[in-house]
Amino acid sequence: MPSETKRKITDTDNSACMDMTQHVLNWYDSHRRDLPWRMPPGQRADPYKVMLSEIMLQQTTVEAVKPYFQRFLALWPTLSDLAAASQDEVMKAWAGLGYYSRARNLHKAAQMIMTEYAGQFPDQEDELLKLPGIGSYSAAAITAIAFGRRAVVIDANIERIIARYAAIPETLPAAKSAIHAVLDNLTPNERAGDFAQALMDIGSRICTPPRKKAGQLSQPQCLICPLALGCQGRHADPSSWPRKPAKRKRARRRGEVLILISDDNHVALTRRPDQGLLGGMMLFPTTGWPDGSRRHVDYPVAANSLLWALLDMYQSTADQQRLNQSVHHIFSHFELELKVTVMTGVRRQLMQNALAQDLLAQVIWCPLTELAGEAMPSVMRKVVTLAEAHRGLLLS
DNA sequence: AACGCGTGGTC
DNA sequence: TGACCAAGCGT
Repeated sequence: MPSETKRKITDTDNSACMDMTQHVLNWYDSHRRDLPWRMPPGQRADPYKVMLSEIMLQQTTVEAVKPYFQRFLALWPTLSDLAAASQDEVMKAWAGLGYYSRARNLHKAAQMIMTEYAGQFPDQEDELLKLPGIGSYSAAAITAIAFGRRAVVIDANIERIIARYAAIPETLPAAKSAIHAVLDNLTPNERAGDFAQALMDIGSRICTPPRKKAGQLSQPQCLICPLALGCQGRHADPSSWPRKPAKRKRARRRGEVLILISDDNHVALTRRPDQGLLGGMMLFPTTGWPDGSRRHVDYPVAANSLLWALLDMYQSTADQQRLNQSVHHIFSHFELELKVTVMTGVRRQLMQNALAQDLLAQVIWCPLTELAGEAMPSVMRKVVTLAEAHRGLLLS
């Protein structure tokens, strides 16, 4: 039961919220970033472009996304075009951007909209949430930005801003419910999309994370912040919000990789299973890189390992060289060191006859001239670069 | 709830 | 160099 006092406080809060919201929208009208997926003020964005950009931007910087966004639009200008593409074509276009399940889910979502929604883009948050790869943030963002509906949009930027604004004491993720409540009060019925994008711009340029970016101050620039008037965190150390738990140390792993080039200039590739690390992407044959392995002899030298079978088969007949330099790569949760071996002049016909069927079925022969276009993750591009430097053999 | 999932940039 | 960060999602 709200007492008279309670009601009064609530009214005061709401009017303060409206002021703050209006400040943010006004700030956006004159300071917003000009980005490829944003429409000029007053124009409604294409939902397909909004979805595409939002998914690409998940855990990914604006600068990294820009060229991929343009390339996708050039290849597939409409949702229908993307849905009609093959998964491999989509993976090729996504190669290098990371978090590859996004590409598979995006493709699947496009197909679902074409089939289950008859090509009519869902404009309700709860419907968008059902699509693969679209979670709470993306569903709210698309709802607000593409369809002008009210939605409470929370990404890491907005989370940080609100945690500071309301001086939320809890540690993430426990702080999320309080953050949502505060933001819900601030979110306007009209222009919720502009409001969300405004906060993300403010998070990028003003209410920055503790670590500074190039050319920017390490401390939040509260003096020019449109939220400063109502901000609680500003009176303490804003960079101390949001409170976060400590992260685990990254593990180190090792493995081996083989560049196998045939006498007719094809290179052996394998495709990763759809689920898990680098799902659906093309790799050169590798050992496993199990967690906790310390030495190369610890690798599971399984009798059915494709890589070991290839090495055994050709060690005496082909031109083989183990490079004296490794490829180092950092994934999200472990570091990998890959020893690289290059073999050239391999007789493909000999291999067809000698290799067991189940191993042979794993090999995809790629013409060297087409290697650059394959759906290869960055870690394999590094392998190519190293081999080129040592042997001067590949193309790119 | 906590973890698996990429990559490039910055200090 | 190690650690942290960037418009999160799925399980």
